[in-house]
Amino acid sequence: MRRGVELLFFGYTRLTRAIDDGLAEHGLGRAHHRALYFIARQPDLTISELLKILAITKQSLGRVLTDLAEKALVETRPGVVDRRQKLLRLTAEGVRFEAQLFDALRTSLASAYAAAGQESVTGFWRVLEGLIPAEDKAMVIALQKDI
Amino acid sequence: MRRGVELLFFGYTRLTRAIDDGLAEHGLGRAHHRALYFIARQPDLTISELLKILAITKQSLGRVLTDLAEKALVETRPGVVDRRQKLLRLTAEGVRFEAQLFDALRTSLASAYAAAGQESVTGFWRVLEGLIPAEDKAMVIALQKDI
DNA sequence: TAGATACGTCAATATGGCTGCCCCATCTTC
DNA sequence: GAAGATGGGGCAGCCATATTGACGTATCTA
Repeated sequence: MRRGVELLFFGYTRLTRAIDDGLAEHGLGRAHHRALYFIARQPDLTISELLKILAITKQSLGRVLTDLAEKALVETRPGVVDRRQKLLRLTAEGVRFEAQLFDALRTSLASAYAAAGQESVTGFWRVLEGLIPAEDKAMVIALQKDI
Repeated sequence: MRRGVELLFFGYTRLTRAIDDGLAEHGLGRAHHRALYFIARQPDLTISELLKILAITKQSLGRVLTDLAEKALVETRPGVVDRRQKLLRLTAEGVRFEAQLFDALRTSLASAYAAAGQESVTGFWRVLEGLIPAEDKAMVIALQKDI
């Protein structure tokens, strides 16, 4: 039991540290990466969808998105069916940058996957899925429908 | 690949949120819990060992430990072989409080374990172990020798 | 037209990190 | 015994990321 808590702590913190340098070069932090990541994952995401995913407040996200827009990594356009919405997308530069960061994550994760074997990876997924509260599960599954 | 990143993000953040309320009741934050947790895990831990585990600066940890000492959750005594060291321990109240917090984590993790099955748990551990950089591995293993 | 919704924004506040620098006590080594 | 290394504490100041609550505007829906 304690082992799971510890491994999750070390695994998560060490993985996220893998990209801190890349972010710092652009004067960005982890919060920016999280937004960048999910926008990359699901282009034309709306603000409110992203808020649900990140589970932070509108103000916190607002600052992050302002920074990303100023650095021309993210752009928005009005919603098609509902013009109150803002659809978020990465710019070409944003795509390039996110891919570069993701590459560091992929490298770490790939070596862990390779060392553990495919069966372990499946178990890894199963346990983590079980940690997600029921009310958030639909959202996570929606993200993954187009893996 | 992206699935792993996302599940790790959601799993970790949702698990840590499980204890925020308990911490807030005592006016403490997650940083306090991390220190509390590892002191509970390894009584008579020294400051420098804890610093290695948490991978934060002395100043950051200092603040946290001061808070915990003021709330009489943690106490120190001089090292036996080296009197410059401080050996960290939970007080009786600290033990009680940490156990209460841990219980919330255990409940979440236990239900994820149960849903996934023992084989998945093993895979979960294997992958996470692979995410820990080689230079940190000895430390993590040392923690677990007396599970 | 009235109300709900999507988003933006203000001000104030808290938490948890960081750097750089300097201090003391104690241990180790020459 | 002196010099230096090590364990720990502390100050000042900074930054990133989060919070709450209230209010404003555009747009959609009934």
